[in-house]
Amino acid sequence: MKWTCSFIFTSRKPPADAETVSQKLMHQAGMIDKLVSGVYSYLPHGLKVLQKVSDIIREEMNKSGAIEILMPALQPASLWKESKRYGKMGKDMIVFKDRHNREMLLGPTHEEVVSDIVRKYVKSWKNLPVMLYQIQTKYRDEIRPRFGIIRSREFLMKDCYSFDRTDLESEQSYFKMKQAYIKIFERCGLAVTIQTADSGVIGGKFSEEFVATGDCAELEIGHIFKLGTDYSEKLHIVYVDKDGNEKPAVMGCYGIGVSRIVAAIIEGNHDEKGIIWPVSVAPFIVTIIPVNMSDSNMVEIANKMYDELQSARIDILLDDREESAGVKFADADLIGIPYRIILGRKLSEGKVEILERKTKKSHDIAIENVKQFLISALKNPA
RNA sequence: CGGGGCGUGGCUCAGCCUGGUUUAGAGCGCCUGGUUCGGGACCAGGAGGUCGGUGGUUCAAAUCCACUCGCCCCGACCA
Repeated sequence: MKWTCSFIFTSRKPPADAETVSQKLMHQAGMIDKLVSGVYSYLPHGLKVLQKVSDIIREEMNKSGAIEILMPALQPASLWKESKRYGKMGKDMIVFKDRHNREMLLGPTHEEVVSDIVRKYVKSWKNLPVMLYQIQTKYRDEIRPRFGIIRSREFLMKDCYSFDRTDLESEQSYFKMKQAYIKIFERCGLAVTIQTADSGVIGGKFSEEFVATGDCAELEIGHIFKLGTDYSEKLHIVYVDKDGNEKPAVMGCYGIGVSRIVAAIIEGNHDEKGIIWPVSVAPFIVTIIPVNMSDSNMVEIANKMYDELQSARIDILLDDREESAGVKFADADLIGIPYRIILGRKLSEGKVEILERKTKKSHDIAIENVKQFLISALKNPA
């Protein structure tokens, strides 16, 4: 991406109404835009981070045997009455009537819907176990949205549901998910602690939450539950076992706040200049900064290097704006791009400077070796 | 929902207490021209707000009063 063709707007100052680091930096870096309290748009490179996090989650979910589906945000209230959870969510649930005067709601979670799907199709012990997941937008009319994206009223969540035949099998599913979660957070560069938690409205027998260890007190970024047969009994999710008897499926559910992960990563990876993205989720891996856009030779080399790295599938941002070097450096720091290639004073010697955002280590590299340097650096990122 | 704070050009804010030289300011950003070109450059010129909204008090309201809308922070709840 070339900056002049992009839609990136940074600002020097954080918005006056932001308190939390991630909230300030996401605004300043131009990743998100607030529409109303607790509701945000993702701007291009904010979306890219969200997508990279989603991809990591998707990969690890698939590896653990979960199968991706996509369920609707719009749900009938009747299903929630059936599961006896209709009143439990209280005002967090956005309920309204459609034109036929039927009570509808915007899904704050999907146990009911996924259960409805499973009970329709799963009939035999041969169909189990199964784990279904989705990455989808949730709606919760939070009492108090806060900390920007960390607690919002509309947010992206990965939710997975396991259906097993026995408690032992369910334990195994739970364990698989727990391992997948550990892997996901590790790949996102997040340090987490796992603690047993109150199951709250979701209910069930046992739950553990994954809490990011950052500056911000919030997050909780993941929560896994052993649900037992509670939902199965209320919603009649049953299968016929080998012995010919109908039995309730044993359920588990596993959530990750995808948008919240993005904020948590920033909370744990930043300095006074801005965000320090781990390579795994950075909106761009490399930025090329020609310090003087009126130097046509420099611009030409920058463009060639951009093409070369682009074709090597390195996610790159060429800062081709007519701005001073200082502005470009400050923006690169703010946005948090892991590697910065500076075309400047050493260009006459055929060299460029490559600076690592995280370690602040600088390397003078011959132009022809840039691609190789980056490829090997990315294999083993700092 | 309870408690606290705040709404003035795109952004950050001053002015409000002690209404009237304010034709409403500053910095940043933006536009034009020029000079710069390795850490948010400089010079010159320019565009842009009726002060969240409504009602009231007054000869006079951004400034006082009432109501209202919105935003942020603390608390109870959640990924």
